[in-house]
Amino acid sequence: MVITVDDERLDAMFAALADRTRRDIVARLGEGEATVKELAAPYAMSLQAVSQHIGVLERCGLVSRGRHRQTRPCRLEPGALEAAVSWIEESRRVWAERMDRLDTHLARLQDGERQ
Amino acid sequence: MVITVDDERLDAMFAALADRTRRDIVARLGEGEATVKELAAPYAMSLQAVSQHIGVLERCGLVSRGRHRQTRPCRLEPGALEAAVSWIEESRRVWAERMDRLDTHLARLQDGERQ
DNA sequence: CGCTTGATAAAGCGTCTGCTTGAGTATCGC
DNA sequence: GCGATACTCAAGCAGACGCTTTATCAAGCG
Repeated sequence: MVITVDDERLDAMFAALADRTRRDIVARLGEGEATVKELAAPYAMSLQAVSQHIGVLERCGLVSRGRHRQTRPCRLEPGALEAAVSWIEESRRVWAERMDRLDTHLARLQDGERQ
Repeated sequence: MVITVDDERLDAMFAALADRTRRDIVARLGEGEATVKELAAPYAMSLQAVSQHIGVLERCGLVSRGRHRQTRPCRLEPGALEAAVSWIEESRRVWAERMDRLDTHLARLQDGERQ
């Protein structure tokens, strides 16, 4: 029932998304590539801190860093969010199925009462 | 662009899901209600630890605890996962739109070359 | 070559987490 | 009432996390 292989990756991905600054960075990278300096600009914290945040996003596969001159442009890794979404969707599917079964069960009980 | 109101809730929700044991508990509650003792049974850790995990899930709105005799039955809070999904969907939507714009832009460039 | 810019590496610090143990509370059956 | 059951509360501890500062590295520019 539990797919153990993906657990560590899901841990890392949800943990990465559990931070407002990192979610913000992901959202902004959705608009296009950006350098570390550009990404750091809106925040009060140091450039190093933002670089570390990007490191977290990179380690869980959400973001990749390239090299262009002395900058390191960051981009969103297209299919990466799928892992998180599919876990949630699976969880919702199970819940919805159970609700359906419950409805069926209740309907049968009502039919029984009518007879 | 950033909806600040929901940020704390998203923090808590993603943080809650960033733990394998808690994701497992959510998955099992999808199958139906369960008491703390039942939820704790599969794990090597103490009952208190599981109770704390449930506390985390409760605090972010994913789970609610009732009372029945001396047990405290836990159930999944139906719409709660929506918050997480909708953030991810929004992020993917932005990315997809940008890709579309890029395609359009490239198409226009090609049209220009043809003329 | 030195100087600046963009970025990472490493160490330190306060805080938060996950878990433990021990104690306390509420409800059941006798 | 009494003990057992189901659970929460509280304190403590090792490890992870977010951020800082200092140092380092690589690339462009005078």
